[in-house]
Amino acid sequence: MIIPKPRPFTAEQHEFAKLAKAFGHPARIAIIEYLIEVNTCICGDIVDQLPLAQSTVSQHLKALKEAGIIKGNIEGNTICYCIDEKSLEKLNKFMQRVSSKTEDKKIAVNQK
Amino acid sequence: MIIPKPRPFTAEQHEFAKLAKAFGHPARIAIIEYLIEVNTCICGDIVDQLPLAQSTVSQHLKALKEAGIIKGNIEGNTICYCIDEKSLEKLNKFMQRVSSKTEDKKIAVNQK
DNA sequence: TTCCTTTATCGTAATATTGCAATATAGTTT
DNA sequence: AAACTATATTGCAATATTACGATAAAGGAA
Repeated sequence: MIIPKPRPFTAEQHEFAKLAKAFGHPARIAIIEYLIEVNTCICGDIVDQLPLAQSTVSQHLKALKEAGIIKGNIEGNTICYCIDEKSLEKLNKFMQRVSSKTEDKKIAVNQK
Repeated sequence: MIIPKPRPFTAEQHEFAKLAKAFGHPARIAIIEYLIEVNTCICGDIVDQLPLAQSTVSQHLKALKEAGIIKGNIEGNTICYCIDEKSLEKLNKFMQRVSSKTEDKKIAVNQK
């Protein structure tokens, strides 16, 4: 009897892993929180906010941009960063789905 | 004029980074989704579900356990894993807060 | 006891991440 | 043009992650 090989991970699993991974560092959480607070700001402001070198901050910004969590608009000399709401929405919905399902189970168990 | 050194990251930022990081790999997303689906299961079931070696799955389970996302109960020979709802709840609330704040901003901008 | 099953851990290799200083790039100002 | 500002990239070291096979540990079955 042949046991079917399990499928590799789904595109969805990869997608949410990528989004979550971008949140997986305190510096990037701090950047996201700051951007939410100020709505929009230039890169230099973020560098001033964090206890990290400019090059390191730039790397974290790149990671967030590649995950689709932030967007950067070039404005002359500077770059104006802001949150990409769509990705946050997506991750939020995923977390909600996951969290609500465990809630359902908990209720079901209690009603037994 | 002395510019104050920015504070290191907050405990909250570390906490959510740790939780998010645990979600930051498709295998771990798959494990979480499977555990939600079946509610509870022994470790071997998870190994069968994933295209990964037993030792690798064990590592991922350890990571999830250390992040507080799953719990493992020893039952004789086997270990019964399940989701720790509290941590999911926490991460969900965080994402909701973050996501709703960008929503607010969007509305505020539109009303200008 | 001996064998089997289940899970964790160890050792190791490959790769990725994090952080920084130094440098490059590109726009701005003078 | 030269000097300055803002950001990205490069090079590099330290560390972490991912994956696997081999092995250990601990319980159950024969």
